Amino acid sequence: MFGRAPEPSAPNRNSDTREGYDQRLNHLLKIATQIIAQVGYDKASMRTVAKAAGVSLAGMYHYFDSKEKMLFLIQFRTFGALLNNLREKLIGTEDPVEQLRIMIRSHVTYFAANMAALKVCSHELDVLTGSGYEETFRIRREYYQLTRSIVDRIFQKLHPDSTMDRYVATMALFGMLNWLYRWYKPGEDRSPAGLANMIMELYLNGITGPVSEKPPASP
Amino acid sequence: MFGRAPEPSAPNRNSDTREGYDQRLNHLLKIATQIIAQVGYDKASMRTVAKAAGVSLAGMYHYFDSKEKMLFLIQFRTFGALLNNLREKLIGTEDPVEQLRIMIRSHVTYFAANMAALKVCSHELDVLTGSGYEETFRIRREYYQLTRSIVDRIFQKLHPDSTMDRYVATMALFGMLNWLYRWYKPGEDRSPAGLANMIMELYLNGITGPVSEKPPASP
DNA sequence: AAATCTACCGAACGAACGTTCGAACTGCCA
DNA sequence: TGGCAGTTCGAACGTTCGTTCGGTAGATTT
Repeated sequence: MFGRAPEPSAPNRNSDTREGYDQRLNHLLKIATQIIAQVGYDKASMRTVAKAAGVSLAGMYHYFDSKEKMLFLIQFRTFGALLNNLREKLIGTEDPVEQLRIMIRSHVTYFAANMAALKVCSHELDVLTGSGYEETFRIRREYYQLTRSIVDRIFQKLHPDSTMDRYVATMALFGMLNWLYRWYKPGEDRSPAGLANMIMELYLNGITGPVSEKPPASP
Repeated sequence: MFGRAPEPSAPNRNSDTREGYDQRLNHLLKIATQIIAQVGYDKASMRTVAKAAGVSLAGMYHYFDSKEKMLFLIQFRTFGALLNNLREKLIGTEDPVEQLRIMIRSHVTYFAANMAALKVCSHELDVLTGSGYEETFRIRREYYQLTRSIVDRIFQKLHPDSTMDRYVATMALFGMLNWLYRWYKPGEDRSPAGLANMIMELYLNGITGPVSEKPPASP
């Protein structure tokens, strides 16, 4: 119940008005996301967001109960999309190494396409309170557990006797991924796909591991 | 000039007074560090810090020109200590792999002993402005370049033909280390030294790498 | 035509914030 | 003894913040 946009009280409205409302809400969320990503949640005032979105200050509160619920919507939707995205792409793949490749590529790709949103999710992790926090935490935990199960099965398959702490190994991966927002700027070189490959290679084999497979010289 | 604590205007005071001033300053910085680490820079008000330190609100401004300079002092000292600490420990070691081991152990150990300070450094990275930002950025860059040169020499020695992007590889390491503040709580299990070993093993060999060397059964 | 509902806004409220000011109190040197 | 400098404080100033209130304009329903 918490994880929904506030709906107009008449549920059986014609679709024009309903779509107009959702469109406006998405627009406000998009602008809020960019401003929060730029200056941080605390310094991003409702006045600033309202002005940037072309809405009055009071008008913001027609779409959000409070500033915190606005942040909640951003994080809830982003984490949810990230998790659903990953689940879809994992369908039909059994090999855990291949699953890990999918997970890293999926995460990096989504990051590159939604940098502001993922920065807000990584940097403002502990701003929410109460049920809003718990609701986003639930999704994050599912995302973690899904990744953790992949890591577990890789160890089980390749190094069942390794003393490596699986929790540490999983958090190290999230460290690499969640730190991206501090330094990665997608451009011509270092495409998201290339970056994902490098992170995969690093995480699988380390910096002293086998040289990444080069395509054989064309015959 | 920026990177110094404001000094009492009479430079030739007796050491008692001077030490008293420094002691008080350190006390205020320590408390401020803990509060900022707990609630974040913006939500940590000067009033809260003052109350926690047993000083009046106005009294804070005898030690800090502004709230931002207070944060500057925390970050400047922490980054500086981190860098000096690493430089000292690297003296006398030439093998780059061994240097990397020292770097990771040094960082993790310092983190475990100064969690609040390093959290403030990792999380409030882009709060400072102007010359305060530049001064801390200079230290961070030196810390990065020192680490980067170690990574470079490891590749040069072990995998000179690897196509791995050295910048990506270095930032991946910092990602693992700088994300620690989000999940690592030092305790009986997962000691700092053990954690440092795991990160070293992960970064060198990845999760599919050789099983970490076990100590031979004691004879 | 009247009533209702949605979308939106100008203006204001109360609280919290960083910072400043003038005045005390203390210990040191002339 | 007088004066000066270091230290501390209560009180206030001006600003910004999140939020609320009362109301308007237009569309929809009755």
